Amino acid sequence: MARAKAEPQKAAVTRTRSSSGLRIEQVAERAGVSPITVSRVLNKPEAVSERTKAAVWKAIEEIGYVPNRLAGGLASNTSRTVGMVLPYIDNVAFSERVKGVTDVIRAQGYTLLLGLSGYSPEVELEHVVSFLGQRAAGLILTGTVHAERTYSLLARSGIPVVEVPVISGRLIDMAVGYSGEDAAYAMVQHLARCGYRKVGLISTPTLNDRIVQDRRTGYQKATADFGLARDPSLMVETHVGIVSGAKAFVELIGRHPDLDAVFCTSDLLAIGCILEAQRRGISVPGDLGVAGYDDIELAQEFLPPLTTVRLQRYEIGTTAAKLLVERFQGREPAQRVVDVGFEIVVRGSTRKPHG
Amino acid sequence: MARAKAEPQKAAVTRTRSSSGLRIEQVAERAGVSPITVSRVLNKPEAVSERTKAAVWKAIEEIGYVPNRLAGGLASNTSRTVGMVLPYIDNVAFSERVKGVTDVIRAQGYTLLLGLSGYSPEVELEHVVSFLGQRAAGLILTGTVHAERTYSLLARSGIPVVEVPVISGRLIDMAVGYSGEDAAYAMVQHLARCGYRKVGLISTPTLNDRIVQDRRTGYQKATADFGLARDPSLMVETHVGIVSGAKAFVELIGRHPDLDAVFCTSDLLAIGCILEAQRRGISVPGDLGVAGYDDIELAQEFLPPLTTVRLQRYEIGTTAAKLLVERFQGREPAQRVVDVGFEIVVRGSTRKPHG
DNA sequence: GTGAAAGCGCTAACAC
DNA sequence: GTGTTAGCGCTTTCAC
Repeated sequence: MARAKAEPQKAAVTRTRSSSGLRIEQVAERAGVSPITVSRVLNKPEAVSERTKAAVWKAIEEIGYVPNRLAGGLASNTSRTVGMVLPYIDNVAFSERVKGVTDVIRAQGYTLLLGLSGYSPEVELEHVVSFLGQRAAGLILTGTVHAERTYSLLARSGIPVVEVPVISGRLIDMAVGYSGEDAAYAMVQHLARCGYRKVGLISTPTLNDRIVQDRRTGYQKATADFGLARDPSLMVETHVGIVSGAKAFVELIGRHPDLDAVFCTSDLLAIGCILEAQRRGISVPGDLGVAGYDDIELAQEFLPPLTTVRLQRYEIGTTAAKLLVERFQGREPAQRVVDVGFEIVVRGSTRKPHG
Repeated sequence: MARAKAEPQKAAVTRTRSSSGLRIEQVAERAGVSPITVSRVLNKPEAVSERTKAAVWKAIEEIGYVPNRLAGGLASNTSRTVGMVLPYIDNVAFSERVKGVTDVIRAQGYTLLLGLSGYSPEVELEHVVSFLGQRAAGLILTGTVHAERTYSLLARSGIPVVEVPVISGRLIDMAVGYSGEDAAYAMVQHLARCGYRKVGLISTPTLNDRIVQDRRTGYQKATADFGLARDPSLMVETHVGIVSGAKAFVELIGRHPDLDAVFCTSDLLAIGCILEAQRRGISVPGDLGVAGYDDIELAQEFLPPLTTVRLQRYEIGTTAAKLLVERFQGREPAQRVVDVGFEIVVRGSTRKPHG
């Protein structure tokens, strides 16, 4: 033979390392196309003809191909995941937010990486490092209290970040929520209108929880503006829960026997107060007005039904996720800070307002 | 020059593609070691000398290196993630399980991939495919109702899987939980001992929820064994919630005016029943016994306090995660199926048992 | 205890 | 609309 063409050495591509599945190459072979075409069918279907797409999908299903997202992510330097850090999860405010986020991102083919921080900025940072290492496409963080390194890392990475539900303070990138200060202010204003003069505040711990700090600020401003009693000992911090609420109420009423209303930054705390008041023969709302926060289902069913602050729990999640998705698609959202508002829900645990 | 050594072409390793960070190579250079040594410091620290380890850590911190988990995962064909599918999240049984899982896996450097299925085996399958594509190191699934392809995919992949909280039926690999049948049986037995003869069952939907199906079976067996009224119309299905519980009770008492007890497969349903009974002037536990399931915090604080089934919600999560971790470390757990049990908690919503 | 070479399976970039 | 080439950044394997 005169012309021995130097064939590129396609030699022995023996798979020496363990692999756990089919590769895009097998699909390509079966469909009679190149690997990149299979990749396009999976990631940019609009760039492929209908005929080819059909053939590739047929091959995918026949051999049961599952794409290796790690390889794809390495090549493209991003992954179809969204990282979310929550302080806790055992609370409807958080769990409905998760539901909102997953509902939106799942529809776009993204999955959720979830980390719990217990309000520790250091633990949050660990999760952020882990999410960045996994090349999450976007992040949803809680509150606006973060470690300095969290700020620098996120600034350097350039990935979209949404903070919830606080929309004030030093924001990283985008935010969805409402003003905790305005909400608390509005509720205390309502209590003032009902004629209550000495209003206690039972809140969850303010450490590293900006939204609760804001509520406290709103409470303080309102007590000043409406001429209510002002005294640091009217404010108590405790962990969330019915029993904690009852205990905090005992403490408060011990310190201030003439207390005539309590504003709690959680419905469960408020229900604890009411139960304790009832045990002591204090009538609600006559002798004592009680207001909660969250509007959980029990609030409306409880006797007396609870006056409370209603939040857009689910919408905070969906809106945050939608902001991220817009960025993933290369669009700039209409607004980087979305205020979903709140609502004062007046029920039977507070007296009728004057006039 | 006589001997021109052919130097390996270390030529122009220009980085043409966008990369978002520092690579292991930079750390290696700075620490004066090879990249593989840095990798060992991160993944097998026991195989590296203290001196080298210290130098490498110093370099890592100085330049702020964040490992690319996608690259590591591709090379090793696994990732430090655990995938978990839950039907819902707005429920303490689920949220405390999540807490248990994350507490254990975070300590081992793993992060959680979370998917919600709404009890749809098809949606669960989508999450499983996604988790496998991301080379999750292990999976935690809810219930034992899965799509056929879920079984085949998991069998092929060979990754450790834990099912919770059902420990009966066709198990994939490992399981942690308790017998829903025994729990329901025990509670109905208690109601029988209290002298109730016509016990209704209000449960959440049984479709694709094996644990609720088991509770129903336990109820049916117990009504038979203890000579209680047996009638399919004594069983009602509804979604979880206080309002749903009240509505279901209205339906039940309409059909059976002589009903003298209700067993609800959720405390919130039970509280809805009691509230509705109170509105109708039916005394609990005198005229009507009510039993719940879950032992949420409200159960003990409610008036009357609720007789209920206490579960190991948090422990189910930690135990499942521990089983996975053992497998990750190449060990075989002492038992593949762990029964964490349950407890009947007798309180004031049921009469005193005879004798 | 440490290093060199060779991929893991996919997609960006560019060509046609 | 489709294909070719060259990596993405790490870890495996094997050598010393």
